[in-house]
Amino acid sequence: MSDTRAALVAAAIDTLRESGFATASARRIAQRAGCNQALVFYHFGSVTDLLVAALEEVSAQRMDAYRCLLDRTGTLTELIDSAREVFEADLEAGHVTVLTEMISGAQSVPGLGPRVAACLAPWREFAREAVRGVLAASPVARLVPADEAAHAVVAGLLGLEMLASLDGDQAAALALFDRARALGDILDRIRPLAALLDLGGAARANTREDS
Amino acid sequence: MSDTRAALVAAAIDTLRESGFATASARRIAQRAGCNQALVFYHFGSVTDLLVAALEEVSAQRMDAYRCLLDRTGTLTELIDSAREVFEADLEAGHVTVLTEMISGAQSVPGLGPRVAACLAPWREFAREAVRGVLAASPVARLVPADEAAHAVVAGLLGLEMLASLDGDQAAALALFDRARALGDILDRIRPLAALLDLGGAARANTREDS
DNA sequence: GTCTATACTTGGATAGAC
DNA sequence: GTCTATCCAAGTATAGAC
Repeated sequence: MSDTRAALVAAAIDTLRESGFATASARRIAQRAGCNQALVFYHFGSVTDLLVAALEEVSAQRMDAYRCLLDRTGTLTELIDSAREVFEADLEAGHVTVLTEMISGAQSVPGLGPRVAACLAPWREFAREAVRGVLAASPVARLVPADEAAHAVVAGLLGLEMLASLDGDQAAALALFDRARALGDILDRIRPLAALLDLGGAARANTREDS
Repeated sequence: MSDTRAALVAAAIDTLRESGFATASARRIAQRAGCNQALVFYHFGSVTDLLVAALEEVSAQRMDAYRCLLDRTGTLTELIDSAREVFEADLEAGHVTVLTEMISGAQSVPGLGPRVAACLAPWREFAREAVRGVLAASPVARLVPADEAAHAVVAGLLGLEMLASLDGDQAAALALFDRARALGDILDRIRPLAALLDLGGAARANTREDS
């Protein structure tokens, strides 16, 4: 890939993160990339196409980091710990901001929505796999289908990111991870008792389905 | 309040909802309101000020609807039912879209962030009150502080709205409310058993604090 | 209060020199 | 591939007629 191409993509990411979708013009991005405005159209055809390329780049980067984590997630507690680690880094680096800016910006550009959705698909698929892995070993598997739980997780991360960027403070978001971790521990401690409740029937039924 | 003023606010709300922050210009909004572009500046001073007025209007409208619901929420199940009802209406009418567009748009306009945050404050305060009311009668009160739970609820709603607008489908969001309702029922059934677990200690300790 | 007209700025996009 | 130059559309904002 060309050198300026990469510079433009990087500048587009920075612009989306720091100034948002509404100011992400060819001129501003090119200035940040240290090159001419016309190169945006030469390399990408349009500003929108450059922004999509930027989102794809962020997506690809994050997927690499995420997959490394999926290997070391057995229990719910472990998953939450890993998720917190990744999310904190993403929050700090502004990766999720790029995503939320593109999602809301998609309302303003006809045809952009499906393209953004396509970039988000791997994130959602990853969340589904991670959640499925944890639920398989948990008695709540039948209470909360993996698809729904994954949707809730992705929505929660997007919402936490928006509030963090609005407040200029990510402490509230990180505190929720710590809380989730504590609840995960309790769920682990409850598990042996599940058989005493009617929850046990659901859990066993689910185990049979899996085999 | 002047007639055109109201028309401009209404047009701004519609524009934010249907075309997003990036296209919400004085010309477009004025055209939608059926009046001249210059009136935006005469009545509001700037486009940004008009958009803030639009968000304030939506906020005020929703607060009225929300407070009517707070009266009839005793149990967790009732709260979730009410929340689903309101959220479904908001999703349909696009009230939350206006909010998410303004939050992400705030990245693009210096000084807009705090003003949007001020509009969001009543929503967050309301969520805090609603959550507090339910948690007071629940054994999980000490496990999840009301402030944190409310933050999670607001973040969740924002995220669900973004995904719904991206997918053009709010079924996944509504399904999560149904799931939350089912989990709420289970929590109610678990409550009598809480005293048998170490959760009971926390719940009783909390009850003492309240008295 | 509302309109027209206008000044000024920024942005998307292309043509053509190098 | 990269730049300059340019066209045109759209935006913010103001002045002034009505």
